[in-house]
Amino acid sequence: MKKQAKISSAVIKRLPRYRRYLGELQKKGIDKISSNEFSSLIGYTASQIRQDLNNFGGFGQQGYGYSVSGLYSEISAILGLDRQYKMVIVGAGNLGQAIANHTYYYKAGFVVCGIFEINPRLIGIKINDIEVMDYENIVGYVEENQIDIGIICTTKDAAQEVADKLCFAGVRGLWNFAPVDIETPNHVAIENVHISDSLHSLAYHMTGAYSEKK
Amino acid sequence: MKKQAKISSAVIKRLPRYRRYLGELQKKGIDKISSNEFSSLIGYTASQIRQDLNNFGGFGQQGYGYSVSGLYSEISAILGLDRQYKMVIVGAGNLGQAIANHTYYYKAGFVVCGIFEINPRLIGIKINDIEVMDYENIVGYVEENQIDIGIICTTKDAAQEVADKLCFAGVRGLWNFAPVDIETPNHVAIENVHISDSLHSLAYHMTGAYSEKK
DNA sequence: TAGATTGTTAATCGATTAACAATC
DNA sequence: TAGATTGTTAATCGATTAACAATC
Repeated sequence: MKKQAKISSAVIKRLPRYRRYLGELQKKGIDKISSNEFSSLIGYTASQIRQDLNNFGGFGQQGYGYSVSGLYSEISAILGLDRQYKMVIVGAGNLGQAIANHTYYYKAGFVVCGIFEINPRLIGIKINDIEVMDYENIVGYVEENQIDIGIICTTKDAAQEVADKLCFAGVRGLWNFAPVDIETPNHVAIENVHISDSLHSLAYHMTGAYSEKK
Repeated sequence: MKKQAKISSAVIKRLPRYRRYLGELQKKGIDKISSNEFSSLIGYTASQIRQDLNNFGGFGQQGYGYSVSGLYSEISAILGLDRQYKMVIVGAGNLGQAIANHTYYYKAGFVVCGIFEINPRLIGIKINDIEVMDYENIVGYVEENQIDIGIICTTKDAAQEVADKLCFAGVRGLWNFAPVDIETPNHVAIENVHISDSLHSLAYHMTGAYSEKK
């Protein structure tokens, strides 16, 4: 990694996509790609690809291109996917359960250590071998187990309060699925997902398509 | 709605957020807001708010501001949320089940009519009163019931094939949760969600925060 | 009417694309 | 070496912000 100026968030949002495509190429046994070939595959211009990557360093080789596996690991490292993250889920409803069951995350270095609930009927059960614990005890648990990330799967009314508690307990990032914009202190990263916003965009584009056709 | 030039996707992506905040204001019984007040609430500049809204028409009143409920319904109409959408889910795994259980969508005009699966152990069960049917029969079902949207909750390997079948059967939009970029014909809208991309962005920002602190 | 606030045009800023020299 | 392709600077394009005239 070179300097470390301020990388624009547009660039950051493209990185996981680069990585995804590189992962596929790697699986296919392709070990070299030029920015031009990559462009026609991923749909960004070759210029943008080179520009994006050069924010972090010169990963290519003139006259040759980029090493697929090399670039894959560079981007993984940039994103911080070369380490493990310990996570807790708050809210054992459908969404919390779905995430707990999503074992992909485990492979990728994101380990769900526990799930917290207020509903006593759910406390004590296991979901995908992960224990559902009493929300009352969350602060102590996060502190003792050095949890990195809190995943918020509560109602929107509870979300900010849960976030505050998690920040207080020492998480370094929050992944929020409640339909509100959570605020965190500066040292805690936050990603607000807003799944239904994307459904609304979809509806917009369907309407557009519809009214165009008349 | 005024002209209908080409609205940039940056604007479209802000609309659901405007709507969300307006919904909250409405619940609080606030019936009037100026672009300045709205700005400090939602975090966009007042100028941007006015600029965005004027892509679609003059919804405000000079010297007064915007009617909260008026703007809420205008934006809902622009997004196409003033009608009903019939949806099917493909894939009755954790994610498919979570979405089927998410009754919020029903209230908002998005009705899940059926779930389709290939796993015979799941076919025939009900999830939140919605029948899990054999994937074999999906084309006929979509045609007969005039399904608008297909929700793809399959593995990434099956996703494009499922998408093609849904497009063939006549859906007008696809909401894809599989970690690939699905392609559709021009008349079918597509929204690729890529939940784990957002987890990767989170990891990036946590790493940044970490290395800054040293 | 005077004050407030929109709608809209103009200025700025940032991000994308094009071009090309460096170099493998 | 010649050809290919990167890294990087310069040009363009689009999106955001500022300013202000229109008007409720």
